[in-house]
Amino acid sequence: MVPDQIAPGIKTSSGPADDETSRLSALEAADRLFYAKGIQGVGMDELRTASGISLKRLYRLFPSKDAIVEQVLLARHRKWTEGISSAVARETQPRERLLAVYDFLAAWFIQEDFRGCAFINSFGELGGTSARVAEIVRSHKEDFQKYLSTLTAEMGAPPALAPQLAILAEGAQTTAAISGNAEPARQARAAAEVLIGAALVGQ
Amino acid sequence: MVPDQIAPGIKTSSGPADDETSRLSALEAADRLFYAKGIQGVGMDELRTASGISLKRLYRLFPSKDAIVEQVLLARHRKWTEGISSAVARETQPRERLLAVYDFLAAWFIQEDFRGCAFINSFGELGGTSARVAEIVRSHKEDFQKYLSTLTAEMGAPPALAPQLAILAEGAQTTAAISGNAEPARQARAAAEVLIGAALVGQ
DNA sequence: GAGTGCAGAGAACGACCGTTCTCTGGTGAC
DNA sequence: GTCACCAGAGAACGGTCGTTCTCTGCACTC
Repeated sequence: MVPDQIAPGIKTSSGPADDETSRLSALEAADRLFYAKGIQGVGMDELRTASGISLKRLYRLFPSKDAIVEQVLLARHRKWTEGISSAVARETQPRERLLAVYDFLAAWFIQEDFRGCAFINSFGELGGTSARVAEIVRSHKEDFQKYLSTLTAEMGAPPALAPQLAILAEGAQTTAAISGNAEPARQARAAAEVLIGAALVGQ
Repeated sequence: MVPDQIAPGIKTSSGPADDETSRLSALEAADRLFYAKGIQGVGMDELRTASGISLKRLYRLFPSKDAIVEQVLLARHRKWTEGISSAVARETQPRERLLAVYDFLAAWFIQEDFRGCAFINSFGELGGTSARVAEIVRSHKEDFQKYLSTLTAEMGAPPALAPQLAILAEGAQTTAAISGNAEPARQARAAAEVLIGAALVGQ
């Protein structure tokens, strides 16, 4: 428990938003705007209006727009990881746990604001000019590959299966985004079932 | 044969570059720069320097940067279509013709300047703000899906196979771009072989 | 109540964007 | 040679970007 006692000049929780709350509001608004319009398509002024946080405060909370971009991507990575893990955790059979990934995608694709994978989008926009963005995206995708590897290993499938399943997931995301259709999630799942079946033959 | 005769004021082919030549040079330079640095990452001034074509001339050849972007994407679409078709045409067996798509990807991925699919990248950058870009990208991907459908139909495979193979190709492109590794082409090909085999069972 | 400090609003700043305009130099016609 | 024209170079323009600064008003201290 954090004591309610405060030092002079420090706002209580009933006063104006504290820094942590503002940070989260700013990142949430930035994430929504960046995802919808691209990173370069959103100015700091628009972020100020959308978040209700003054420019002065934004620049006290973050040193630059680049830093906001970085934090938004890192937060998205955590959210993605949690979403996938909890969808997988609902299943007990190794095969069903793996397929839960595609059901998670299906649920995501039908959301109204779905516009593909934010990491792929950011890489397309800034991967060629921002080493930091490229690195975050690469690391995010590497993480996903490793996660799928643990899931395939649980099943006793050969290691070659995981990258194939990852490629299906990536392809489903871009195809669904561009076509505006959620069907690729089901198509990828059906393909994954075939690949899993083939990988487990003779076991 | 076009007669060598010229009207007054029209340059011969031995003089300064004619409009068609300049158009092609401009589009080539724009394509290279846009692909490497993103569309918004390249200014008209940089395009002028890279192409050696004055701003005045660029704006006589194209009404706006948006028009250049559009023409670059349409030219890339033609080049992609030709590249895929000619790779496929080198094979005679329906199955090999289909797999040639992934060999084409493999050859592309190892090129030094490879940075993923320009259409996926453009969609990530501008799909949310430019209806025209979104439409061109969607139409490009739709074309690819249809092409795969004709190839799977040649083989007598059920229609559900084509979207799965397309998803593999899309996933391979993004995965290879982000990881900086050409391996996804081979992984996608191996997965495609399994899916094709499964689709043809009992035929 | 007077003074102090800090927060927000938004103007200002330099840099760059896409686009247009001006200037200049060279080339062709006669 | 003289003149008209046109292309290129790059300055200029209005707008927007990320970032900083100024001003104002309020809340707190003593």
